[in-house]
Amino acid sequence: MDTAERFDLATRNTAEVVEESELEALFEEGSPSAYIGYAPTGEMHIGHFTTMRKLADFLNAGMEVTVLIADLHAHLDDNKSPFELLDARSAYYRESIEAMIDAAGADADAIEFVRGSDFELDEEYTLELLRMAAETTVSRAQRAGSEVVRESDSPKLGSLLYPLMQTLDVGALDADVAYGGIDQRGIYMLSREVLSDHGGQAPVCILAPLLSGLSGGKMSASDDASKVNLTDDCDAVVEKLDGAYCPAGEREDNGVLEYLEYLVFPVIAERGAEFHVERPEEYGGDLTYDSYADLEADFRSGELHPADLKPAAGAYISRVIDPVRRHLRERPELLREAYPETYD
RNA sequence: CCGCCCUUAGCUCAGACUGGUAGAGCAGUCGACUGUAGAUCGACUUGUCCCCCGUUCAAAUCGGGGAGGGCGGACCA
Repeated sequence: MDTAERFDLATRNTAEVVEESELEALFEEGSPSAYIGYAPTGEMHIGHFTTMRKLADFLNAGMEVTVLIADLHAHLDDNKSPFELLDARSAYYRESIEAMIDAAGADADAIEFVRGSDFELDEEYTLELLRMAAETTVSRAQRAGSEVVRESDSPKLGSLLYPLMQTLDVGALDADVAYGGIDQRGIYMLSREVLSDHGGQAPVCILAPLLSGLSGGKMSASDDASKVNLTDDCDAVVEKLDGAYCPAGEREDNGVLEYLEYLVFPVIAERGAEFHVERPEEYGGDLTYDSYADLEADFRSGELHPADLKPAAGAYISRVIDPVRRHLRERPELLREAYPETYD
């Protein structure tokens, strides 16, 4: 595979790359390393799943991939995870992420897993954190984390340490590429600005689009109807899709289309399969698509109606998450221990 | 260490001065209308009024104590 192909693979289906020329240079030189961090807070959902698909692209492009389970960040962000639950939630996240990577068509064994508290308490790291804290203004740290850290009328100091630590993580993991959702942009721009003064080098940032929620607007972790959970059974998935915001012919804010584009089609393409839509004879009979572009074209023209698309989308999404769902059901203690209030 | 303010529905808050066991907006649920959803109408649901003790026939409301949160002052050899 030549450099251009590797570049295309690594950057397809992304929202932004900062800077493309730097990424090209990295591919010219050899095998760049990439990392993505997940703070083990609430239950994982389909939004997480869509970012996993990219890790398969990275591996196929000959990159080294590290997944960081950022346990301390989970606690630092407004106590989203209580300190006592960090072990259980880290275990649950790691298992779920491995299952998602496998389900997305990549090899989880090829990915290195690291837990934040394993290195973020090292003396060297801590000292650098304090030096950075001395140099960074409160407003700069707030701005960097504003899209990531939970808003509060009484923000804790931890919310300001959060972006600084994420910046040091890039250096500590020796990552050439920082991968994350576009909401991470503010933090990684801070990283590019200051990391070279703290023992690292500015990362190339590959930023994934944030998917719309099923109820219109942004997907909300706290709104159950706006997202598909990994543990939702097939009926629940179909029901959520049936209730989804999905104006005929419109792509804007259309979570149904986005799930198909960023999750379903990449995965079925990996398997060489097609997307089949059942449709009553009165509206023209069944349809089959082998690319998302064709499906979107039909949807925009009005040929493909939401009422026919939704049940098909629900069934395919359910099929994609099925291996993950089964894995979590075989190990019920993972969820029970990570979320004792919900699963006792 | 001292002082002041806040705590009522899932969320944002009103009600407290002048006691009669609670309201609005948003959210949510359900119908109608669209071959989906949304929008729009129509209907509906929701509460240890932070906790304890006291006064009273009666306390979200008054008095005392406590908890949690916020703000300010003081201290700065």
